[in-house]
Amino acid sequence: MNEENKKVVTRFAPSPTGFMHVGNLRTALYAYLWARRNNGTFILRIEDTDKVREVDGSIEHIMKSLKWIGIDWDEGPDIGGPNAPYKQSERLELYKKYAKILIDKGLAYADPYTEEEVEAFRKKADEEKKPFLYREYRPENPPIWDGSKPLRLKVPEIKSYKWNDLVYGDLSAGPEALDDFILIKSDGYPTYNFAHVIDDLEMGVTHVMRGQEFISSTPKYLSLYDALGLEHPHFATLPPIMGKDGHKKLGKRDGAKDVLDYPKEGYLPEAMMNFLAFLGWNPGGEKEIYTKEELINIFDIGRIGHSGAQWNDDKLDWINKEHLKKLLQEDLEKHVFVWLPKELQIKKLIPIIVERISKFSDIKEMVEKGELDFFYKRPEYLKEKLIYKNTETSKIITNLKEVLDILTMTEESDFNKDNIKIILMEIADHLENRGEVLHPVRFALSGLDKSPDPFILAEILGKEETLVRINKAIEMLKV
RNA sequence: GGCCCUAUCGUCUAACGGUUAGGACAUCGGCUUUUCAAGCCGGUAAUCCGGGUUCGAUUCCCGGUAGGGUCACCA
Repeated sequence: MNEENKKVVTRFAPSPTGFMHVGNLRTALYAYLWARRNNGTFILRIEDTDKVREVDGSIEHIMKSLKWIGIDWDEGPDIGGPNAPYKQSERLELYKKYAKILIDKGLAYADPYTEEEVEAFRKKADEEKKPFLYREYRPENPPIWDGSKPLRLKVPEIKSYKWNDLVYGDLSAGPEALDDFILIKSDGYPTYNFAHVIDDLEMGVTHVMRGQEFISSTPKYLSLYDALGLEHPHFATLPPIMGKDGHKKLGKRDGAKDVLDYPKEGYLPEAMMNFLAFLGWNPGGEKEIYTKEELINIFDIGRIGHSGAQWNDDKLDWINKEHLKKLLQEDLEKHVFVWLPKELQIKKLIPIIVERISKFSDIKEMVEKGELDFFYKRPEYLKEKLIYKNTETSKIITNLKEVLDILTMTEESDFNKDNIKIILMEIADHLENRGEVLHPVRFALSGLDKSPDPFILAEILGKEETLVRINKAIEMLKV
């Protein structure tokens, strides 16, 4: 089969050791986009070979995270597929089979030392300021491997490796990167180093995408492929995502959040996908807002960057806002309403809410601050608040009366913000200062120092309520 | 410490030898309907340093510096 015609197969292979954070999610996203771009296959595989660090519920949590952002898989532990099973803990016989092959070839052997002995070697090397290499202590006559001891690879050839990476280009490493690493642990489970190579081969993975922390161990994998006499897949190494300080790889310990915290805060999945895709990659144009389908059409491994990208909440908020505005044309209602108490679940409020938020959780803040109370509650306020700067009270009363008269004559059907604006501005423009009428009207309607403009307020409240509130303000001022 | 990767405005980045070094976020200023947002318009702001190669380097090479990664019976 010709290389170019080979169907693209990518995978995301997390270990179930806790919640998923955004760094992992980007790795998954790139692998996903590449598979979809090429009409290929995207596999979800669970690397549960570390029984000590495993956390219950992680697998469900990971799948939920992927689904939230809009990543679906063609094969995986929940849906099966031609390469089942998709949990490494259920594939132990397979690894044993490959282990036997290596043993028979004389390229794997049992590690006779205790952990303490190996630790002593390591310490000694450390004191001599030499890098520790197990292969320098390789036993002469290792015992037959019975599963109770770790099984190690015997590196077939100590040499420098050069290889090509789809992102970084030509990479290389010296022989000191090579060692007799453990294939199968004494508990019977394979190491990541062994299992992922076997599974990628068995599952026909064509493109291995992972973070650049794996660059330095790539020669080890290469030596394993050599030992097995097999070709390795394409490697595409992703640049790291740095934390907000810009100096450390983003990790759980420095505040990388659980992916599922973002929906709780009201971020849109498409916005998160858009943001994540652009963290370390960009298509080259000046367009920055992309839908999932557009990303799939344009994603290109060759345009992934080489240097670490810093996490930026401001940009995420902006991208979210842009996606929010796109949604505004459609069914924003159900998204917004879940953040509002019953009495505020009013369609008319949506535009003024959306223009003031970048993510849905901001609505919570608006509600808590009482910024929307004006709608169902006649405001309480001190009458002094109605006075614009040093305008005389009598003048304010006159102005409000004029507004009241004109709005009373306005037809119900014309009571919208555009008309109201024309009417109020007509009055305001004859005054020394527009605030002499606009401020008291706005304040009479909202009772807030900061609020939307009086025109939209009047429209939302409706003719009757608007007149009541203006009238009330006039009465207050008279006293 | 050994090995490896990286280096353009504060941040994400574009420019794959020739540009007034472009865009976006942030920031600052202005405008719009009094306020707060939003929106629109505009400003400030970058090629880490030193050598080469070249008619010409952000771009190619070497060195330095800085940052990051990795050296597990973790992935």
